[in-house]
Amino acid sequence: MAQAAGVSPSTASLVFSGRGRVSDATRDRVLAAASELDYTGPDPRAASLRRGRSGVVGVVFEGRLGSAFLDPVNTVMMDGLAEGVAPLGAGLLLLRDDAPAETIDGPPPASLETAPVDAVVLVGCSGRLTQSLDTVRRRGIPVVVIEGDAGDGIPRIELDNTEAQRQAASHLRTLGHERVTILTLPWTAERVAGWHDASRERPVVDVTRDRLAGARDVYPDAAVFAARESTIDAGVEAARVILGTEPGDAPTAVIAQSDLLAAGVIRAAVQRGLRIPEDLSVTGFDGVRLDGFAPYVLTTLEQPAAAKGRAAGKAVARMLAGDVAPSIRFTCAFRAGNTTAPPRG
Amino acid sequence: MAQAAGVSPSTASLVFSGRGRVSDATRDRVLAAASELDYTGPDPRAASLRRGRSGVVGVVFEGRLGSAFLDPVNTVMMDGLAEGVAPLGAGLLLLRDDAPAETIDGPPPASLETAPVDAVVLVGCSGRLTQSLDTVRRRGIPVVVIEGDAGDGIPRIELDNTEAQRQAASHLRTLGHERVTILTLPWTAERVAGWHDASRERPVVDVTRDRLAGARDVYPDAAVFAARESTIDAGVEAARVILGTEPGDAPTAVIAQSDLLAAGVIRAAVQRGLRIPEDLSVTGFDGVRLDGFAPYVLTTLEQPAAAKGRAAGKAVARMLAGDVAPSIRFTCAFRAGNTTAPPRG
DNA sequence: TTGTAGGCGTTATCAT
DNA sequence: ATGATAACGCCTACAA
Repeated sequence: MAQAAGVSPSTASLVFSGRGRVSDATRDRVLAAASELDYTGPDPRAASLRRGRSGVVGVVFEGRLGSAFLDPVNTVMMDGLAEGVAPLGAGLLLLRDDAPAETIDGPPPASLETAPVDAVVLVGCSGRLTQSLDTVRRRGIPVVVIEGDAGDGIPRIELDNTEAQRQAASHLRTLGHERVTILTLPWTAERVAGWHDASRERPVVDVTRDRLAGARDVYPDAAVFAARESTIDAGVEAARVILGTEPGDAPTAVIAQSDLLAAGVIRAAVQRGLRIPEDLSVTGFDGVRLDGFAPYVLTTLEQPAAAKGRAAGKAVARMLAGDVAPSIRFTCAFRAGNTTAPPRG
Repeated sequence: MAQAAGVSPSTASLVFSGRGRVSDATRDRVLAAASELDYTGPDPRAASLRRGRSGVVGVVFEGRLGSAFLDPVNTVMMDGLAEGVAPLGAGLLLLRDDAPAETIDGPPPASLETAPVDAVVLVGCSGRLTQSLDTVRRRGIPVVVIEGDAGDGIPRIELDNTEAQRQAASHLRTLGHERVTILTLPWTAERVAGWHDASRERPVVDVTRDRLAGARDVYPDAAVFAARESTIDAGVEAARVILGTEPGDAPTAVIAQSDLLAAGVIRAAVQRGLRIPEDLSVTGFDGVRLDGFAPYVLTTLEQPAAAKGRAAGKAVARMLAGDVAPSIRFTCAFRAGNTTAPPRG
């Protein structure tokens, strides 16, 4: 305690917080004493307690951090989020949503249950995220959900997934495509790849469901294949199956629910000797910068990923200020690239 | 305060921490009272203060979070780190090392100065990281540095960069390559791409310097080109320059300091009509899973990225326990892929 | 402009 | 097995 040893008891607080009126002489004395004792400023933990704020916002992903950051769209969103909470002076605490393993004889693991967070941002929507939601609400902490349905009065940051995907589908329809396959993001949190009968089963994952609806508005009878995850490799694997059907049955276009999947489809198609877009049209979703994808420019829906993050940050700030934060629905922009063209013949 | 209202004053603590011997009857009474007041367990902030631990480990990257996660090697390392600090029960707080913008009239931004962290992991080594280091040491917080030189008694987690890179170079030498170009990671934190006279200038970035040394041990006269960042696109750009020299001068092999750069070189070479590895051999560094890179399998040095993260986590745990943590040097494994072959003719 | 007092919600220690 | 007490280090009134 600088004050006890040094000079004044708690005028020091004013000096360090900088918000008080302190005479230069006193300030100097305090600072001198502080450096004497090598006191390095207020203990953030004590300040947290006193203020009732820790300056930390939790970000909850499903599964491994590694897989969450595999898709650039998440990365960009995180950048936006970091920016969005900056005015709040908050840092981002990474949290996973799976059951915290028991630490033997140690402190309980930092989970949603116990993490010193002022607010929480939930990303995506596995089944477990619903559980996470309960935890957070029980704690009475403000929550914002990105790309997921939290029901009730919980602010959502989302996209016009259905409308946007409909645009891409219409684009293909206008070009004249009739045999179209829809390549979706994972159907459930379990992430199994495979064909689905979309008229009977609904995807569990919100994003998947909404984008699928948009595509099916235009192509109600399109075949539907779910990828195991949103990566180029998963796209390649899926495309091998999709394009592997009888030549006559093979689609002339694939509507992929993410840019990574679309990139995989294109790669697989090219390896098969197909030309893009002459032999196969492919649309993506996200509009992310695909590292190393030139010379292709995906026909895709550009989503404002960074803006989504920033909006989540702002929503958190408002809730922390006691306001209610509205849900926000961002609009994706259709961008025509060079991966779509009229079907052959 | 559950205790004040409910039943016992602070036996409640025992109930919630679970570490005390409490009779079932009492526990039930406490729990009942808690749910009555919908008290959801101890306030982590108060617990932090009392315990002197916040259960948070800071991870400092340079620049935007987004660019940090662009390279899968960082992502994998983060996974390892998350795992490594798990037994500690700690979460990971993402921090940037750049000057925190002033928040007008708000709380000071969560920076290294004020974040409620028990320990800090510094990743990489810009000039600013050195500064971050000062901050942290002033605060008396345990620090571990990954892939950077912190001097003094600060535990380092690093690779045998020089030796490993020498292996790749020797491999090329054995194959018979004589005209080799070295494509390095950024030379300085400023990230400008371009040729360098390696016999006069030393890279500022540790990793770049060490890997370069290994390559130059075998090819002292190799041309050296620094990429602007570790991405496929930067590799493509660099390769356009490197391969753009007079045909007779063009290298028969490129030693790239990261897999992403190597992938870019290969992509650019293929676009130029070169066959890999017949017309050009390329080696990478990292051994990360390159999404969408099949059928190529890079000849590369596999680094134990996840193990690095885990080791950092363990080091942090030891330091928090009062021990000194040793620096650790991991070994990379040379892995021959299908991107290297003897030069033509 | 500076000092004093009280309490934020815990948990560790000690006594019962 | 439980209760009492005392900090943990700060911040914000309010008093001087």
